[in-house]
Amino acid sequence: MPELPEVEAVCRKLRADGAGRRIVQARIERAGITRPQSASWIEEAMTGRRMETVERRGKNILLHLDGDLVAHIHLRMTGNLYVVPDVRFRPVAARAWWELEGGKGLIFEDPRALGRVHVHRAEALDALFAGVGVEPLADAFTVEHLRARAKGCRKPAKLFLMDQKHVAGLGNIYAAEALFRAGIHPARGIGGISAARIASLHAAIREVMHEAVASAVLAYAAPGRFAEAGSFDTAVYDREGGPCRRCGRKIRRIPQGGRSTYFCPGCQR
DNA sequence: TCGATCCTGTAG
DNA sequence: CTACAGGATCGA
Repeated sequence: MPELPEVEAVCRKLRADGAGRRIVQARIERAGITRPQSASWIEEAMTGRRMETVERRGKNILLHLDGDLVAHIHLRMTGNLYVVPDVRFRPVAARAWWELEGGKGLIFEDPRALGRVHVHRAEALDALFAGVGVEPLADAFTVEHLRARAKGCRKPAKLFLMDQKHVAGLGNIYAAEALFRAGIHPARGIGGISAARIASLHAAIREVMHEAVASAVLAYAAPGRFAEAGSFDTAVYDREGGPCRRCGRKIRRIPQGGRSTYFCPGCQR
């Protein structure tokens, strides 16, 4: 499910209907999601704590608890984190859940169970996230910053964008969409791209992220059959064989880093 | 830098 | 049945 925009939407929803409550009971249903930490230790550490604030760093969700503890949750491919009105009614794929004061439940739902739940001391956070790059929607993400990171880097453009240490939060969909808008072939080395094109890539990343956050927030606010109304309209992702909306040529799919990359061979060079 | 790995579900 | 899935990490 989640790249930065979806994780941002999840966080906003959590703040609206979950944060600020005390955790009465914590339960990890699938021990693997806490590795290498012990599931029972996490249950004990979180029980009785109050959730004070919800923070997002890239695709990482941080639940700041009292007692200087932080729950770190990563949704990976199929995770979701949300509040339900009654903790007794949980989905089958609830890999972890927390009973909140008043009877509501915080649910970590993840069919593939690839997501992660960890607990850290607050003072360990900066070291833990030292390798996470700049937020694409923050002021610190400038054209110069992107140029500096790209300079001398031989990675293919798409893999560069998906590497969380350069820019935090892009994933398979939005990296492909940003490259399409900037007219850059995903396999080109990022370091060999002109300064002018890096500037348009920067603009494209911000555009895509802004639009996607708006869509995701809408989709998460009004779930159900109206979720479609808030979904991001992709130009290339998952459109193999379809016509490019700009030049009409067929969208292609190539493997990169073990994933599928979609692009237009006419518009992206 | 590639491939395997972690997992389960779904589409073809 | 195989291929693939909005992620990240690890070892060869």
